[in-house]
Amino acid sequence: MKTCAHKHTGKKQELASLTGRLRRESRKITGPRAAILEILRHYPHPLTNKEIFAELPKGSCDLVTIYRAMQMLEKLGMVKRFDFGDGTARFELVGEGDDGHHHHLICTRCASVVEIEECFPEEIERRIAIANGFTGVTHRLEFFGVCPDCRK
Amino acid sequence: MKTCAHKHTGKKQELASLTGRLRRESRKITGPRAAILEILRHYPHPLTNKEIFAELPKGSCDLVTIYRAMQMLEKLGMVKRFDFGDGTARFELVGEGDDGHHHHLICTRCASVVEIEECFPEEIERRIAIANGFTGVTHRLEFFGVCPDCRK
DNA sequence: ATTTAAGTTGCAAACGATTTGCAATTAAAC
DNA sequence: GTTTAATTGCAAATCGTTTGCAACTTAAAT
Ligand SMILES: [Mn+2]
Ligand SMILES: [Mn+2]
Ligand SMILES: [Zn+2]
Ligand SMILES: [Zn+2]
Repeated sequence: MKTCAHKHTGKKQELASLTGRLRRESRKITGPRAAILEILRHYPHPLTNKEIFAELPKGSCDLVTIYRAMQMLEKLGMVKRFDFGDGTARFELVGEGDDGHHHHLICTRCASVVEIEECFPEEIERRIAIANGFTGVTHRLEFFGVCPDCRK
Repeated sequence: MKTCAHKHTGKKQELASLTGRLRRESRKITGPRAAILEILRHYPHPLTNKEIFAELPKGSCDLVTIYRAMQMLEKLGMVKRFDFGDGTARFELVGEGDDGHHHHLICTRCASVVEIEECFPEEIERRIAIANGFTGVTHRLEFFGVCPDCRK
């Protein structure tokens, strides 16, 4: 039933492996970038740019630099962008070779996030693609509900 | 396999039925509102506020009025808001009694939209909810791919 | 038909997230 | 150390959306 190849049980990526990926793309390892990667490495859930900014030692880098870093990391496939529908992008580090495709369950009261292993069933997606003549079909999917804590 | 109660085969709603719903909520039937509903009534797909604005006889109503109208219609459950991940809200008229829950297949090249009958399987969603102690779980789901026309 | 009170509108301004221009700075290669 | 391309910070611009407010309607009450 698990159709996502994504593993949430994987260990944190080494910082060296991350900087290596950058170097290979002739991107510079700067203070701000190392700091950003360090934050992402330690968080299991998608973070907004503002959240990353808040975690960073204050004054260590501008918010705009984070926006630019995330754009670049996304283009290199090192982070995956998620959209929880609140108008703010969230980013999660992606392992080498992984495309990062997976989903979340979000509490509509406290915004807590649970990583979900399940994915939309492949056969159904395939059927939808064929029925409409579409190719390269994928999906964006997030779950919403009330978490145990908020269910007072 | 169809778990969505939503029917895309339903006929257009009568304008009278729509204005009736407004009246019941002590909302006024104004020129701009009638015009907006008239547009929505004739479109089978989600429309952005700007698209509605463009369809409207120019000068007949301000863009802000459309924003306010959609907020109000959403609150009354008369339209459903959709998010295609491009940072712009889209709205679709919802039938009486229907909650409007359904999904779309969107072409990433030309942005054409196909209404989808399939929904995320209930048993799996139920399992996700239970496994994490969440209640009232629902989902947001959209499909993306390349349509037949764009597959040059 | 006139009055009235609540609901609505347009316009300008405010917003929040994200992007862009540009000159000053810096990492990495020579 | 010099050179060069990449990066940064800061200010300003964009874009979708919301808000304040005074003028204006709709629909109900006289
Ligand atoms: Mn995740
Ligand atoms: Mn639809
Ligand atoms: Zn999936
Ligand atoms: Zn569904």
